[in-house]
Amino acid sequence: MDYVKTDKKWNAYWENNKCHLFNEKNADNKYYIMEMWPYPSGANLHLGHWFNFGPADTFARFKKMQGKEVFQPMGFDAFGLPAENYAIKTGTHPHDNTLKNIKTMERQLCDMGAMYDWEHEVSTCFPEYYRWTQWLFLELYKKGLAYQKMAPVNWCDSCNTVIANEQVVDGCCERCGTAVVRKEMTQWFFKITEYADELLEKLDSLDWPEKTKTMQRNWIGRSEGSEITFDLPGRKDGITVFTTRADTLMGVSYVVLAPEKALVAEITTPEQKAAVDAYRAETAKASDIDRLSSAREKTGVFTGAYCIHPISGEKIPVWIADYCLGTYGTGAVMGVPAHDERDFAFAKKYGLPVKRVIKAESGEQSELPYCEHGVTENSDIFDGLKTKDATAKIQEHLSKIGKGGKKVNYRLRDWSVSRQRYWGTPIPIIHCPEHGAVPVPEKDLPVTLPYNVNFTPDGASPLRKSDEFMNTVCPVCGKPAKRDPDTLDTFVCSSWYYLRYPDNKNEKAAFNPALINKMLPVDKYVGGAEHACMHLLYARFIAKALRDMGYVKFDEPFTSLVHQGLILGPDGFKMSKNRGNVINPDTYVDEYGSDVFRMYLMFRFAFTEGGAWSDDGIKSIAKFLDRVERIVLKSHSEAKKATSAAQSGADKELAYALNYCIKAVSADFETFSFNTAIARLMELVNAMYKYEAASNSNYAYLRYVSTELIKLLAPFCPHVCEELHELTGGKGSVFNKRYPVCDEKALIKDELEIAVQINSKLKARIRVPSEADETTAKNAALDDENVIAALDGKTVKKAIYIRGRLLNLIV
RNA sequence: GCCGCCGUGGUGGAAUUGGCAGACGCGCCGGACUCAAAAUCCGGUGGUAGCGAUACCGUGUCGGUUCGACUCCGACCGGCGGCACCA
Repeated sequence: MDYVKTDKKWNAYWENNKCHLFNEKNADNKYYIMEMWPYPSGANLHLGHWFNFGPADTFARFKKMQGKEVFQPMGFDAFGLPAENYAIKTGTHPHDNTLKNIKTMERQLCDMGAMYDWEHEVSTCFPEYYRWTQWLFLELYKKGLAYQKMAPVNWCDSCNTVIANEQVVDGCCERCGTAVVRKEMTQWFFKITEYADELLEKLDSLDWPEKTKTMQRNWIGRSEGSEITFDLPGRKDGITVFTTRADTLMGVSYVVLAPEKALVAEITTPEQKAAVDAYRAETAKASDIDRLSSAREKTGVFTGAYCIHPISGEKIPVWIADYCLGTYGTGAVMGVPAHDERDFAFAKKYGLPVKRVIKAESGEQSELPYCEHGVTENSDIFDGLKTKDATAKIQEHLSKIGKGGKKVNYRLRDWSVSRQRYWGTPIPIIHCPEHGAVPVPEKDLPVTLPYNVNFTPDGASPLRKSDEFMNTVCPVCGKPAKRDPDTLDTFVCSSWYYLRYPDNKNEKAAFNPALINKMLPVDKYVGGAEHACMHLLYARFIAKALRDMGYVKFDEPFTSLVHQGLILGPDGFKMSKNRGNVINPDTYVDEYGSDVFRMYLMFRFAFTEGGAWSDDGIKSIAKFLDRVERIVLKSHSEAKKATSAAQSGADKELAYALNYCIKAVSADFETFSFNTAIARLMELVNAMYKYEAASNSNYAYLRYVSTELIKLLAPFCPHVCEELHELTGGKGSVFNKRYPVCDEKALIKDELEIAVQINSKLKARIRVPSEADETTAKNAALDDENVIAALDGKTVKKAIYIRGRLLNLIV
């Protein structure tokens, strides 16, 4: 069979006979499968896309053949930084490039032969879509879930612009090499922290990889502790710290503020100003990752200011140190050198007092720093209490005197959504000199992204330079006002796309809740593990927020999640243009056909593991399909000639092979174990050849097995199986047939082979009746000559019998 | 650095979740068919020793739990993903 020609024939057939697309009438029986959509930055679909989409489509086709009404949409995450940077570099326009790339990718996806519902295609960069992204922003704003605050960005002084983390190389701007500094800017945030507890709790109910759930749990990072306020003399506010070890409060010898906190400048004494300013400037150059590194030397500077210990009333010096981050907790920590590694090193370095306030429960004097739980000492009225009790007592006391108390803290931060870039969804806010930030009325949406904008970086959000865009009137007072010049993080666009697919043509609303509540949640979501913490958390948050607004009825958008592994370059490194190890899937598709290529990907790699690319043995898949074609066609032509269908013992064996294959393949689908599923199909084909080689082979039966084989194989190589289905007289699409179901009766065996071990070493294999109990198995084993020889007259003390597997005799 | 994952023959990967390590392929070796080659079909293939039955070793390294460990626990080595403006 010419696989490339077969691709074309059946792609055209599917195009003209929408035989396996979703039918809304049968939504009760829906199966919504979705792959993480591609980002159309490169001009082509890469191997990673193929590895994601090919197997996922195979799974979708399996569900279709199981009788599900499968909805498998596709779209493009079209806004984003790389498109903008590419345009800047080449002097082109991101809109034009993106549309061109989308066209190319659509063509490639069609070549792949996946059963996407193109009627439901969605792309984020079109006003028909981003109008509703803006609507979502406004809904969140109305609910108090969108707000503005100052937050740090990477700033390049030379380019005079904000730059992305990706563009920072060794602390310098990748374009010009200037040292990057952190700078505070006003930005929009979504209050994802409001949902921290639910995001954490509902993880338990999800059919997601355990590692992904663990990563999200750690990302949310819930910790129970205390908030403690140290007053600042002469000021109304104080310094509030978060700690999980309130029991060590009496051992505090200093307090540290994150250097970037605004408070620092306000409390620093004139004598310390120069040193503090210099330290703050230095800190602005370091990334959070560096600052959190425990290998980094602890540094800090005294501000000259003192705060008041809430219980002892002592004067406590206030320092700044870069290991304290402004974005975690309250941006301030208390220093207890005797009972914290880091504080101990810091205190030793700067000559701060070390006061022991915890001893081991056993009472022995351990070396400092002592960081374990224990019993309080030198703690005034709180002496002699275990960590848990001391914490509770101190919390109670603090809360009584209004200086803090029990507090739950999260590592999770609110989601920053403002981007000082052109190629994104404009933020639907108008800034009025009188009324402040005013939401754009819904009837005025979309706020259209203008085409003619100078988006080269020169100090401001690109949109700010477009008068036509910026100048508008305040919706409240009608006086001149300015639009928000920023665009939304592309993760906002992708946080709700699963809601738009089913209802993508809706011009009245983002989606029709009645339909969406029927279609959602997504039954299977397939995509990369790199999204474990951000995209997947954002999407969950948005679903919950919309639920609380009354738009949707479900709690979680993705019931079941699978990650494909990463396909590395032939050298074992991540594919990248810089490295020059990028593999283009098209060359293989053109040479072998998409079915062979798709199946090779599924057979070569474990889906969830991936691995380094190699085309070793890609021909073996074509060879296998040739083998399938030969036996299928031969069994059909021979069966016609045959006059009688003689029964034989071989039929029973082949029936076993067939049903075992059906059972194993069906189970493998559920775990995305495509490689082993294909191995089982190869075994079946081997069994068919063996059967055929037997002199008394029954072609009528072989023809039946062939028909089942075509159906079993169809999801893996859809074009080839449509062709075989037609060649063997099938009518219509093979995907309208039902997937074979295992006949358990055919799997019953009278006898099984089990292993016999003596002292856990394998000594023999014996055949026993399949229902044999321990005594029967033991007697059979003791009759075996290998066992007799190995026992060498020793007596059996104990036997461990695992039915159908092994018998271990301990002597 | 922190969080998460991975490590099995010459090679890609299997292993019913603590029960016969290496399924199914690739590669290699041998045979059949052929004038020959290709294609196809059949057989073999973890290592060491032995003619052989068989014995010993073997899942990154070291240790532990267990009748039994690729699987569980501890320490280490190597690789990968994420770390909040790449998506």
